[in-house]
Order: sequence, then C-alpha cells, then structure tokens
Amino acid sequence: MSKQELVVLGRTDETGACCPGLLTAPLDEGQSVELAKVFKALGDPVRLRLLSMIASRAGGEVCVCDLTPAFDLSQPTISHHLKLLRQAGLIDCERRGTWVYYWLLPEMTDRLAGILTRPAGEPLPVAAETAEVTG
Amino acid sequence: MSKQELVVLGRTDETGACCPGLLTAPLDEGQSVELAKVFKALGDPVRLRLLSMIASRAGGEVCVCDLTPAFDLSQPTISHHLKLLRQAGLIDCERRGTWVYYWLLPEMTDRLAGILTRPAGEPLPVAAETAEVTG
DNA sequence: GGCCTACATTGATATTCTTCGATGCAAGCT
DNA sequence: AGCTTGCATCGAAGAATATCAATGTAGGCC
Repeated sequence: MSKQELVVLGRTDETGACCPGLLTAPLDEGQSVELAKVFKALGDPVRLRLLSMIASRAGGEVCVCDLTPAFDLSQPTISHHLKLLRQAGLIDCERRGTWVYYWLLPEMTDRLAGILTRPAGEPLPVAAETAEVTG
Repeated sequence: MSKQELVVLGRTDETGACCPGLLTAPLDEGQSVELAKVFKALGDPVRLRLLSMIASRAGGEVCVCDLTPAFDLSQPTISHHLKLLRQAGLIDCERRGTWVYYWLLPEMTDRLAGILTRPAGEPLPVAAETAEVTG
C-alpha cells in the first residue's frame, strides 16, 4: 500500500543543502517534469487542506475517517486526493485493522522548501533601471 | 501591465517568521484556495523551467525573446504561461522599448518556502506504532 | 504614413482533472 | 457463513487546462 511514491529531484542528500534549487540555475526538462508533479499535487485547495490536517496532527498521523467528514465531498473524492498526495511522495499510509492512517513525509516538504529558498544575500533586483540589455 | 498579481496568504510580515504555515495548523478554506493558486502555477514543467530561467538570471531579469526559443512551444503558449506565473504573484514584467522583461518576485517564493518549512525540532513521527487513536 | 518586429489576446481543440455513484475488497462482529 | 463498516477502485460527466493558428497591439525604423 505504500509503494507508489515518486522518487524525485535527483539524489537524497544527507547534508540538507540539497539540489541546485529552482532559483539558482535553470531546471532541465527532466527535473522540471518531476518537480511539477509534486507542485501539481499541492495545487488543489482540498489537497492542501488534507495535507495541513495530516501534517499538523499531534501524534503525526490521521485516520481517514477523521478527514473525510471535514469536507463537503464524497468519500471516493477524498480517497482520490489522498492517493495523489501519496503518489507525489508527500504522505504515506498504513492500514491498521479497519482503519487507514496517513502521515506526512517531511523529507518531501523539506526538499520543496529548500528548492524555493534563495541562497541568502542575493542582490535583490528591486527594479530594472540600471541593468544592461544583453541582446 | 503589472497589476494583476494575487495578494495571497494574509499579511506580509517583516520578521520573515510569517504565517502559521501549512504544516503546523489546518488551513482554512479561504487560505487553501489562495495558496493552491500559487502551487498550481508551479505545477507545470514549462512554468517551472520559465521561473527557474528567470530567477537564476544574472541581472535579475530576462527578455521574453530569450525565453521563447528555449522551448518547443509556440510563442503564444509561452506568453500564456508567463501570464499565469505573473497572476500567481511569482514574477512581474515591464515593457522596455520593443522588448518585455520579466523578473522574479522573491517575496512569493520566500513565503512558499516558509509555509513548507517545519518549525524545527519536530518529534518526527517516523512510524505510527505507539500513537493513540483519538477517535 | 507604411512596414516590420516583439509580444499579448482570441477562439478552437484535445487532453487532463475533479467529482460523483456504483462497486469491490478487507477486516471485525454475530 | 453472513452482515456491517471503512476505504479503494472503476467508469462516466462536466469543468478546467495546454496548446495552437490567427489576429491584435505597441514600438522602432524607413
């Protein structure tokens, strides 16, 4: 049940410094395709709420039975959204008896945060008054 | 030309500590809708590459004429993607003579990074063996 | 003015996504 | 075994998205 996450964004660096980052160098086509899948998973209000409900839960996990009634959506729809989040590598789940529990995979959110973080102390373009046209 | 970005995610806090964050408390419906628009803009390989090309450019800005030929897509399609990135508040642009230049709005990527960052030193759920069922 | 280049907008089409009801499957209970 | 609950999967319908060719617009140049 926990076998279909994506392996995304090249290596899993232990330093936390991680990959080039979205903002420092142009992404190649393959990287952009993989990264886009994760952001696309976050690009829906229902999935964002699901993720935040899962991530913020004390104890680190939530039963689906606690998630479904929080929305004005059918049970299959919630199940579908959870599947997409799981396929994006953002969450994982386990069946325990009758119930299924979901939890956050913080490695992925950490990686996204890193990718969106500027390498600190950037010139900050502000406006484009003095810049020279390269063409 | 620079008037249709979203104003997203509540206040613009100067401390950088920023809003509650996706991972610490459940998002309400309004927040999730606004946030989803930004992530949706990032949920496409072409737009991710465009954003990375813009963000990583020395000088802080890029001419559209340098972006378009980097893709196997028509000029209107690139223009469309740039518009979506701009509407998401991720980039802005300015016409200068014949050409139009785009640049990153780092406030938005900073905010996303903050939203995806855990409040440091979290218990890290690891597995779900000892957790009690709250229901 | 007239023409050309750079980019945006429009309108159409193919694909993808969200959502639902119906159904399937796993586990507990009687 | 049969029944019930919790959740996933299937198949279909409607909405949203990506893409293109055609067209519009703004600015430079003759």
